[in-house]
Amino acid sequence: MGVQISHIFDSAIKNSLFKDKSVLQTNYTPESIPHRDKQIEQVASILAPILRGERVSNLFVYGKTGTGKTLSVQYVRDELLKRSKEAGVEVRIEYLNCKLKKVADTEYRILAALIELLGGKVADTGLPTGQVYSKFIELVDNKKQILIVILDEIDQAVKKIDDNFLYNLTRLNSELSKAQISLIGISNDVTFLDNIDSRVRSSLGEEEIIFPPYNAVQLKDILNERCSRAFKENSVDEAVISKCAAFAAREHGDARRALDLLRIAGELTEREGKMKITEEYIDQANSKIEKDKILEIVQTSTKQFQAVLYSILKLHNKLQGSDSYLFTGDIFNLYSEVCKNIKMEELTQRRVSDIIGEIDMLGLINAQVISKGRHGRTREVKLSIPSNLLDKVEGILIESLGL
DNA sequence: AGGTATTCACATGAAACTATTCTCTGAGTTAGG
DNA sequence: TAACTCAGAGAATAGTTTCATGTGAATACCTGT
Repeated sequence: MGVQISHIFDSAIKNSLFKDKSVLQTNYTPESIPHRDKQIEQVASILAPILRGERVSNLFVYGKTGTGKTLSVQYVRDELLKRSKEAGVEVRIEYLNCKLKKVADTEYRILAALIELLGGKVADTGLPTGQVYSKFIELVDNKKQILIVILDEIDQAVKKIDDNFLYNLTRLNSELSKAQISLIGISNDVTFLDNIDSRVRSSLGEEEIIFPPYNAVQLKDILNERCSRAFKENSVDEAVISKCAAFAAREHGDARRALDLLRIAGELTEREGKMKITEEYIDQANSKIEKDKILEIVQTSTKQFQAVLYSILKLHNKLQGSDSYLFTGDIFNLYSEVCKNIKMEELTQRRVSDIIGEIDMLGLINAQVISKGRHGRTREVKLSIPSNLLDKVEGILIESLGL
């Protein structure tokens, strides 16, 4: 035992293949952003008038996850702030991520968060929204300045809040006398603007910039660039990079995914005391990411979801090998038994049917509606959790449900 | 045999209900003036 | 006295139930050969 442990410690202390792992972490800001020159230029040219003390157009940026939206906007912001200091212009650019639940997912909280960013403070609760608005306005308008507010992932926020919030924000300017305010919205959802009040659409989308997904070649460039900083010489093969890029390109060109893949592959390699990442580690990393995602879902879903999933799992085990499908009725019957066993409220079949649909969306099962003729219509369900994970998933479910 | 009518076992929709979370309002509290 | 805090009332929301309607094809049933 002792021998094995000290072996682990040895390899941890021993020179690892990482030079600087943080380069691959998601919050790292690289100093150059390859293949986004055009977009960065666009953002910059839209925001540039601020240096002359003019209000800039509202800007709306969208593209899928991991296409460099946030990074590019923040890059421009930093550059602008630098220049504005030199030029002696009063400029404030505040960044707020609406998705971080604790920070902001209601109108009130977003405003409160903004006020805090500007140096004020409000009570966590209790004040009428109108008052928070006026406090905000007061804070902004106390001197002549130009303010740009970057709202990252606003699609997340607006799902929960009604559109009025955005409308109010866009017309804040009319309430301001000294200061001026512009908005930058960042969204993952390309269709976001479509389902929004047209008044908001036209004012928020004065300018729009689209970030297309990276293709495999571009991803390779990005990975190469980061690799040279993150890893020591010769620890990564060209083939490994290509493979990473290919994997991520398949997932709608998500650079974040590619970097995660590389980092985890690196960690796996390191853990085994090797100094060179090989292609098989990429495969391992890929399945580890998949695995973690599944376990995360299983762990964080509600008891009802878990009970339904558990029933599916049990039925799947029973039918092992026979390669047949599961049907809604069977799942529901077993589910209601499970509920009785653990003394949990039993939901209606209607709801369980929806839950099965939702589990399908999460990718844990594969469900299709089929007709069995005289024997009715139902969902044909197949578990799509990799078999090497089944035991672990079952363990989690049993523990969580108290079986 | 070939055609069509039934029928099953749920799917899918809409509306109503409910428990929880948010927002708002006015009263009470605090602290500074 | 202004600013803040808080509790409770009302509004919004998410999750669920209830009621109603829809659906595709295996099977039962007919029909004429």
